[in-house]
Amino acid sequence: MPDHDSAALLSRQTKRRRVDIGVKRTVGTTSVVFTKGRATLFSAMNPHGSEQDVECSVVQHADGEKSNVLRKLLKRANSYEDAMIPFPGATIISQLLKNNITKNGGTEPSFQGSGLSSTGSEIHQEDACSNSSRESPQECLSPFSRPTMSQFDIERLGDEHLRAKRARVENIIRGMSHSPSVALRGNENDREGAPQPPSPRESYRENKRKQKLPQQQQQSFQQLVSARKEQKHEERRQLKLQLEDMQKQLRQLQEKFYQIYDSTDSENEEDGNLSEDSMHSDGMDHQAQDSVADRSDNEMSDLDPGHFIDRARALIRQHAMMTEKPKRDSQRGKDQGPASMHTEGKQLAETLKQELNTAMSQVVDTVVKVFSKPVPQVFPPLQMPQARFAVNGENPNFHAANQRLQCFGDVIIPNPLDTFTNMQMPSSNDQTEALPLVVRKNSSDQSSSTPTPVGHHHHHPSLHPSPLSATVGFGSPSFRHPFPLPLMGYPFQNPLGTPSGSYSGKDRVSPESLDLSREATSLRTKMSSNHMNHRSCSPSYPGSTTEGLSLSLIKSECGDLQDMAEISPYSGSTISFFKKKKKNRLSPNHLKKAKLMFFYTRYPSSNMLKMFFSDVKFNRCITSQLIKWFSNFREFYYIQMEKFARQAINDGVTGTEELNVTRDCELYRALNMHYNKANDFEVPERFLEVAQITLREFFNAIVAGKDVDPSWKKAIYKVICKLDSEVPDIFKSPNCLQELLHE
DNA sequence: CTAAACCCTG
DNA sequence: CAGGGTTTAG
Repeated sequence: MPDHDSAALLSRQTKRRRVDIGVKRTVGTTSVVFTKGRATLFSAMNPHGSEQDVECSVVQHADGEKSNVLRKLLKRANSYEDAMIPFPGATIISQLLKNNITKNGGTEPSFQGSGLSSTGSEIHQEDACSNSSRESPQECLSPFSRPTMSQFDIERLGDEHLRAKRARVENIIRGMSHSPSVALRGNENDREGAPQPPSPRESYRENKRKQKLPQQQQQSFQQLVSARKEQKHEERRQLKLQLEDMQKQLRQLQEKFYQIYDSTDSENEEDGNLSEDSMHSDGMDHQAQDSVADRSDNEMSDLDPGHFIDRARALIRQHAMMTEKPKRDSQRGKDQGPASMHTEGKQLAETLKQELNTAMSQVVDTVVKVFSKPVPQVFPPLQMPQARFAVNGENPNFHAANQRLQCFGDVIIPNPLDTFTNMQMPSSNDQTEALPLVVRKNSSDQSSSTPTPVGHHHHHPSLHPSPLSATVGFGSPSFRHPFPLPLMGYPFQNPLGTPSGSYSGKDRVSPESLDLSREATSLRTKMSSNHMNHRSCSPSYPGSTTEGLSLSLIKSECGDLQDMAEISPYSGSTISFFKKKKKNRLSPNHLKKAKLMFFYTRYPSSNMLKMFFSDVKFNRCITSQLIKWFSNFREFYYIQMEKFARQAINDGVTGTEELNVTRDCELYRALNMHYNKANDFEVPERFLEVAQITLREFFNAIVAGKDVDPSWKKAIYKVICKLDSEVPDIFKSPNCLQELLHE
């Protein structure tokens, strides 16, 4: 885990550092892996800054005419030529160029117009590669340090490459002397008159080399091609193995999935869909891709559970179809020779991409489903690891997928050798799963968004076995629950408030908790529809399948994890399971509890409310309702105070010392009747004091005539709000009512 | 602008 | 008590 993080961090830092080295960024749309490769390439190519960039641009853009003009200018001003000559990075080129310049009498830039300008950039690229291959061949060959190529090969190739490049450079130089423009201007004569005219012998030798070296180049090309073919074979074999492995896991997931969600319902629906799909079996590739894309674009935007479930099922169907495809592909690959390896590799890549899309979607779904359920807000110790699990790839399967992704990346990573074999690389846009990025982002966001702990509780819903792990038990270790789920009974408050006291023992298994799945199913519809109403935060996520899903994960995890659980595709059964305990509505018992709490606190903060009503699922509605309750309590309280104060004034009371609040006074009875109707709660003495103070405040204010001010009560409020006392911890317990009233 | 408080009404 | 309108502090 730390390794994973630090490694990724390192690579990111490396990436950034490299990208930042002087090289203008090309296009920001390339995938991570590809960008990294390019960054490496560029940094190797341009180790000394941007001088080469200038040269490069000149090479690329100068056409014949311009170079002619330039040459004229340069002929007159040799100082500029001096500025151009130093070639810090490319030692060989600079050597050759210098030599040639001296040979040509300072007509160095003319090679740009020699008809080779179109290949100028290519020259540079090859040069860069050979340069870096001299320094650190690994880096140039592959950022992922492909182990299949021996060091010898690398050196040999680098050497051949170097020689080939040298030949090209010399060709260029030669071309300079034979360039049309030069010939047109009778440069032959100029050269004859040059300070160091090349001897005819030298010229002859160069001619020979000019013809010979490209042949060497071609030979090396052939060798490279065959080597690459072997390599590709090996890669393909490994990829197939991995693909099979992945398919196996996916099948297991699929089985579990059906077991869980489709065992009871929708068998007919499933059949119908399957037959429908079989109709399109020939256009399957497009079918799968399109549906994935469409879903990510459209359906992801309305994330109600029903759609999610549908989507998940569709994904599984896609997978079922796609398990057939790779076999066909591999067969085709064997039948056809190496000539088709090119397209073969691309097809394999496409297949893998689809597989990975599906696999990742399912994995993410599963992770979300399983680990978003336990309520995080009130149980930090469990919430943290689970959250990290969900987003950071602690899941072994997640790791596996990541590795496969890397492996997959290996296939399409632009390898410098590919320039020889003219291997057509898949567009970087094809790689839709920028997974490491997503994960990274996710985890970083996650770390900064951990909900604040809200106190501890003796027992908690999150300790309950999730129906998934408890009843099913994934066959694959990949999908096993990461932490043990103790079978603890939870003495939850039942909805009608009747005491469930017989189960209050914390170490006993509640019979209800064992029989929840049945009720959960029946509650599914109700709950999901109930929560869709205040799903105002239901986001719409753009992007591709995996990314969209991951993004939804990110967003949800950053926000309310409970809300996110509701968005989750499988919220139906699992959520309602917890709803049993974590209710989304305030019961009459809660009202009663709130009233009793009012004896201690008149101005509870929302945090306090959450703390003391930990058995309700807090959302905006619940919070405001509780606040409204206390607002109403206060309203009644102050009304009573004002009423009795005025009454006292009317009764001829002159001083506040005559105003006492006792347990037998009218005021107290009124208040007690309101907040403690059953009179089964012993009102704390402190409340009497506060009530007395309030009464006197009102009395004084009225006597002083302050009540003419429309906001004259606010001063009193300010005083009273400071008189809140601690609410006993017993109120934090969900069954405080039983425990309180039984005293 | 929003959440909360305040005020009123049903 | 809940709901709605208004005011106000951040």
